[in-house]
Amino acid sequence: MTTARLAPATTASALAGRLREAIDAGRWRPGELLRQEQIAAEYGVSRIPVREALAQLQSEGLLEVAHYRGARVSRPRPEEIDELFDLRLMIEGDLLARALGRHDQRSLRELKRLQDALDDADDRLGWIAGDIAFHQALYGPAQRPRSLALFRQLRAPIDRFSVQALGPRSRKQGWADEHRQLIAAVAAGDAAAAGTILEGHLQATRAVVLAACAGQGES
Amino acid sequence: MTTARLAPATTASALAGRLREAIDAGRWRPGELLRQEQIAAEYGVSRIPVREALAQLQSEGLLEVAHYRGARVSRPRPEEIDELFDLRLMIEGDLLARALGRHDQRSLRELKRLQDALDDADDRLGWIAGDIAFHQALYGPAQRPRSLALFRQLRAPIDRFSVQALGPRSRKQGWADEHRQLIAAVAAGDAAAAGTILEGHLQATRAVVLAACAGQGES
DNA sequence: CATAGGATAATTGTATCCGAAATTCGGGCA
DNA sequence: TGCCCGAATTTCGGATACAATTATCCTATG
Repeated sequence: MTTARLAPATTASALAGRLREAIDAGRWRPGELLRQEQIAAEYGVSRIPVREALAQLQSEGLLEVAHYRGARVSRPRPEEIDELFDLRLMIEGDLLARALGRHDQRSLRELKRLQDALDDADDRLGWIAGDIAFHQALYGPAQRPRSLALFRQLRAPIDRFSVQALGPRSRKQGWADEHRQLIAAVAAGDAAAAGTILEGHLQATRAVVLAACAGQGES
Repeated sequence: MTTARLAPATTASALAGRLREAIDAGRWRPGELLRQEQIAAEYGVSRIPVREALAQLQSEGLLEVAHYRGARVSRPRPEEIDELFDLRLMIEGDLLARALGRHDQRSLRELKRLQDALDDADDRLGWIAGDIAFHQALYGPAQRPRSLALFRQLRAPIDRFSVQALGPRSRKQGWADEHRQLIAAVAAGDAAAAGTILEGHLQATRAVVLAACAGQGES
């Protein structure tokens, strides 16, 4: 029950989703140009929906588009990554605190179910999607639509690097442990513990992402 | 030195700016449909840039767009307005704190200049633009591009209501006083005072905007 | 008389085509 | 040999034309 695809989604929005996955998967290196014509041919559509999808991804911060000069995958500087995590700490901390008293048996079961699904996720992209779903369910009871949208927005430019951290010597288990600790703290209604765990969770992720970002090379 | 219009701006982005102003000015009532054809004719362009501008404004939260069903001015519920102000308090507070030690003679002079210009602003839209410029200059030294972008994004859905508060019995003077107090606190390097003044500034604005939003009527 | 059904009109989404800007490549010149 | 300048090519932004979807209104029927 992520976002119930009731609307069949227009070509442009569907394409935006496919492109987001492709970027997360490393289909284009940061700085590499995304040719409208090429994408249009690849997905069998015209350039119009391609342009709209690119504009969407630009507004999400995944692409940098220059006038008449094409779109390229953004290469966030480490300071920007740092800033994004600072913002996430603020906003997600607030969301978690507000959600805490509003969780019930049902929402807690849902959290456990999502985490179990996350353990079974085999491909990296599926894991990212599942992680987003988990955190959305965690923050959902706060009833803060704008903050939740911001949470998604702040993750978008980051997830591309998180994917790389899901390799062989994965942090997957560590993240899973922290998720379960979060569930326990929420179930116990322990705000302080939940906040501390979330902060540790995000700080650990920050380190991993910064490393992946730095290892990305220059050119 | 707001955002130096070096790029001549594409038709779509220029149109997005015009439409944003038009929405702030109340050209469309909340809930009212924005017809692509009509806008295209009105501004003498085709529907393509209109669509891109509408998508942009949607991503800014000013419009709600449904597939094949048109775009309409969003009518934020009071709880959402409240949420937006809570987020602004967090983010702008953080920005101000980080900017505090980095202001110098030049940036302070610039702030005074911007505030003087604000006093002379006669039309309401110009005042909003000037207020945004002032706060951008206030937060600029923090060197936090993402947070600054968020600041703009969080204001966008709100400013439409602030404009209404600039009427006859205006809060303009109160805002100007608070701005000058902010400058003084920043010049003195008094973080606590600056934070307090900013919070009061935003809380006062919140009350005004909530009133304007409520007075908007239902249908 | 109210309501369900369908034809028609209005509006959005997408494809194709054209002009504009930029990159690239080749030639002239110091 | 190296640099600068200009034309051809590539690619992008916008306009026009067509297809898909939704809204409206009229009619027929209970």
